[in-house]
Amino acid sequence: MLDVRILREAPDRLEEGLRRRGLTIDIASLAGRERRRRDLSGQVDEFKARRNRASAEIAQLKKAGQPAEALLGEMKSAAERIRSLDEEIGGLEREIWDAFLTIPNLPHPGVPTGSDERGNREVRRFGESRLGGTARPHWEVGERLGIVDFERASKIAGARFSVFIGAGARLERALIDFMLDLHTREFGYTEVSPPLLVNRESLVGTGQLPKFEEELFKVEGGSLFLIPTAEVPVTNLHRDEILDEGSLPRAYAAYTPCFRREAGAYGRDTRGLIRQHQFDKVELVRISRPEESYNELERLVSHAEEVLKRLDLPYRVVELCTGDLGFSAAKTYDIEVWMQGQGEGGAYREISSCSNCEAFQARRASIRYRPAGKKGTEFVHTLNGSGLAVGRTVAAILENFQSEDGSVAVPKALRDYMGGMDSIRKKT
RNA sequence: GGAGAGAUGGCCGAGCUGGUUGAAGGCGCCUGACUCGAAAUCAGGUGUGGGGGCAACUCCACCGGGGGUUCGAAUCCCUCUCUCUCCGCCA
Repeated sequence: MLDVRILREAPDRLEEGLRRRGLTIDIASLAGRERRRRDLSGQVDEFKARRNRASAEIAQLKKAGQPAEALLGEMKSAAERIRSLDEEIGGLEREIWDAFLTIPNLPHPGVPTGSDERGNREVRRFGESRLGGTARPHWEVGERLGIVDFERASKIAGARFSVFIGAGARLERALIDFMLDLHTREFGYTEVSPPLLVNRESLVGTGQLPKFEEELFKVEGGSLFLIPTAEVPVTNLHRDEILDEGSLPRAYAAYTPCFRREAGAYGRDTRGLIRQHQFDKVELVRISRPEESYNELERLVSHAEEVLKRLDLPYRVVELCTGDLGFSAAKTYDIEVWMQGQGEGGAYREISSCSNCEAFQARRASIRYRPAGKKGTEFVHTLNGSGLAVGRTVAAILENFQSEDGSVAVPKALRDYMGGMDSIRKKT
């Protein structure tokens, strides 16, 4: 959430930021309500001050055994006034608050303006396709090997689910271990294993609610939701906390399954592992001082990239334009892995998304710290990124490491995690 | 699931027969004095958010969340959430 004060201090900046995202909202009306709220709030504060003074007097009079009827009567009418003012203020506050909960973060000034993914900017590439030409899509590779089964998954659960079997399941587990080990041992992340069900407050804190409820699975008979990403429970670890400055930056790595309705994606990626209702992900979350957060973002991306480098998977890093930016993000890098089996001759597909949310989530979730030498508290900046999406990594390995004979080589970095297995072959 | 107890400042912990209690006391932390230095001791300070003011400062709100009673609520009532104890059930 943005700071409401932007309405009176920098409405132009608000309008400009939203315009770059392709949004227009009635800022003047909101600003008017904020002015009115502030005005009434000043008035009611005065009434309350008077009431507090009178209360002390009444206490004195009663103590001295003197009559206080005159004051009592006077305060009775003041109480009425206070009540009605408070009511109006409360209404205005709710309106403004509700509006702000649905206003996205403002893009960082350096983010390119654009309306959709065509406006994104490629930042760098790494690696080259090892195969070239056309290759089988991962669902074919996986099904032929008998390590991924979509048909049985849909029997068990429905469309957009998959089952890993045998070496497929082992590969998935190996990737999770490999990623967590890399991030915790080499990059200093603290491993977290959070709840997979979270309450409303947590989802409001990171920005999924109130606006994107239709994307979430809600548990029947309760008020809990399945997490769409570990970003939710992990960032909310520190909701309503004031962190020690010395403990920043904090870095967490969490492996969790993620659950998404994919409500707006009817025709897209209907085959394969790319878009599932349930998928595994190793998520990275960093919490930093505001002045450090853009350095932290570069660090975060480099950590996610390192996974792909060690797996010998080619990729590129793309900076999202304003129109492609997520709700809570001020700046986002997507990492797109090369997938040899997609389309004609391969394609880059998103495998990680690394964002700096600046104070947007921190303000919603009230995560602060005490800056040394300054009075008071300040909101931290929160960052998150996939490090990486496991299902898509499996898919990328199947497509990029497939051989003519249908087998799939195991990337070197993964072999120890696979019990020494160097390739996945069909069981005979 | 049944019965009971409780949620107060960074922590522990009073207050809960409604009226200088933003909140005693202790611990912790910060500053000063003492000391070559430290410990100990002594003195002072030490919540968050919002409004006004250049500032000193001042006003308002906040004692788990929400609502109510009252001139006035940490204190009374309702409700929700969470925690603890005992019983039952269970990975």
